[in-house]
Amino acid sequence: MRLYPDLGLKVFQAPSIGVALEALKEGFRKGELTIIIGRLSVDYHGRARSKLGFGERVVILKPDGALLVHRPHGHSPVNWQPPGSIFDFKRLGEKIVINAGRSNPLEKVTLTFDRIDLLVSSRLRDDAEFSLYVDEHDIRDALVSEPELFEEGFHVVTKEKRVPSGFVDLIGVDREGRFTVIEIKKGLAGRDSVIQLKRYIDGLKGEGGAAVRGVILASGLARGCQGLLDSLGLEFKRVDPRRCYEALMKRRGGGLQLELSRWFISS
Amino acid sequence: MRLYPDLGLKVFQAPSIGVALEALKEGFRKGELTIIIGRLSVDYHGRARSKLGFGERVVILKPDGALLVHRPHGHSPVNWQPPGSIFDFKRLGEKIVINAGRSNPLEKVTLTFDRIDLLVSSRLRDDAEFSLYVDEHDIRDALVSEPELFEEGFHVVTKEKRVPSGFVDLIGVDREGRFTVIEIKKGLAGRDSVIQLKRYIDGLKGEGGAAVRGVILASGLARGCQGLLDSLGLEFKRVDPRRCYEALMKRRGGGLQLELSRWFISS
DNA sequence: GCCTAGGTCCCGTGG
DNA sequence: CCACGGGGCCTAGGC
Repeated sequence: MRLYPDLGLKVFQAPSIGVALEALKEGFRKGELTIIIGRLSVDYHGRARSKLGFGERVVILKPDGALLVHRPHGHSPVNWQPPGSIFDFKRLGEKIVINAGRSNPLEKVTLTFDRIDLLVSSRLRDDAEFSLYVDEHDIRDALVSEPELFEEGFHVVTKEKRVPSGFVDLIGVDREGRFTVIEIKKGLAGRDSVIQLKRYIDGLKGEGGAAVRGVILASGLARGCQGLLDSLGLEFKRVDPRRCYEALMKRRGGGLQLELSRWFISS
Repeated sequence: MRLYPDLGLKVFQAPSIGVALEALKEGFRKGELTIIIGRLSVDYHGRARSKLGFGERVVILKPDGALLVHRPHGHSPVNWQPPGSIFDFKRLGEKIVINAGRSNPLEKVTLTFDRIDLLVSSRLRDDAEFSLYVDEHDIRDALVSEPELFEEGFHVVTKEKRVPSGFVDLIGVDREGRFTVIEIKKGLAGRDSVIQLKRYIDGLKGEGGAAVRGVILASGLARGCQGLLDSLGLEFKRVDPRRCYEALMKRRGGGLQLELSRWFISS
């Protein structure tokens, strides 16, 4: 058995029962995540019942009460407990027993170790934000390939058109033949977006002369902007990122294929 | 507790980039499972797209090509790759990059480590059989062998019959000679189950023409579904998993759990 | 390979 | 607290 004290990462190789138990309890008390590699059997009682004989597996105990038992194959854990369950560690003869249970639904997972090869405990700091995303470009491209995502009967004329005051995201013609300028925002559109759109439209009016329809396309409109929008004769439309993504993937299939196949070849 | 010498368990604490890369490659080549604790960012491209900034996490690489990235909370991995994906390990400046990709569907996960606190690699032997006792199939089989569990005078005609919209769990004829379609749910049957049953019945009506009786067989009916059931002219019947279990025992002899359970191979 | 259904699904969101 | 919908769902079983 060796102990590495640095960085709060504790590593125990083939710990004795006493050491392992102490490490488990202390790790959980301190809000650490614990990983065990060892030989164990698993029993589950609750929404169903299951039994798994002894074998070498990886067990993860998370500070939020999540439990995972992973076999050496497959994506999914063979047994688990969702967050919120309560752990209990004890000695049973020459074995270590871990119980993880919760009351709603009533269920319990029991791990019985007859060998622990490695026990690691560490506090993990992870504040990063996870985003499953579609960006502004993606939305624009999705509309180009599937204009009906914007509106029935809509046709795209230009994307990224240069105007004196910048770039218009999308220009098209609607079902009634009206020239339509679309300003896309991924998140909430604010006062600035509205003003920007207004500038674009004014610039285009200078070119043509006919009436131009202006639409803000975003996941939402910031509070207090509806009045401004109305007074300028502009519209707001909500966009569904998910549907955009699907459209995008349909169209980009080939491109992604290329990108990934390049990686496959290089690997 | 019996202590075994560490059988091929390799533990590297805060390894250098070179050591970590070598360990990763050798571990995968030897069919070992590898666990990494460290600070990394994750990017995913494929069926969707996701981004996760740097944070301390647990990564598991399995010999069958499964990849898991676990944050310190939650049951589910934040990013992953199912079995069958191809790993690629490389150095990028002062960082280690792991790619895991597959071609169907085309997708790729990229892990970028700027710190590895611990790397563990080990061949895990796990040949145990996993058994789950009473599931939907078991209930269906119990009814096939003891139809009176459903109703006096009931006869099973077909199980798992294909209809245009899917598979009907059980079809039979009741005591009054009525064609009866049974939809089985292990737990509480919800709105979706009712709708599913309705779809099946409509499909069958198209075939025959005679009236068809539809029954939901479950351990309970979700609140608010009785009205829907009534309006569609369907019925609900409670099933007792315990009696099903006993029926299976009786029919399958003393074979016990071996025959009762569904087996998941562990090659 | 696609399709279909099930899951100890988990996980959000809304009532 | 429960009900509902969605998921990069995963996984198993048929065809």
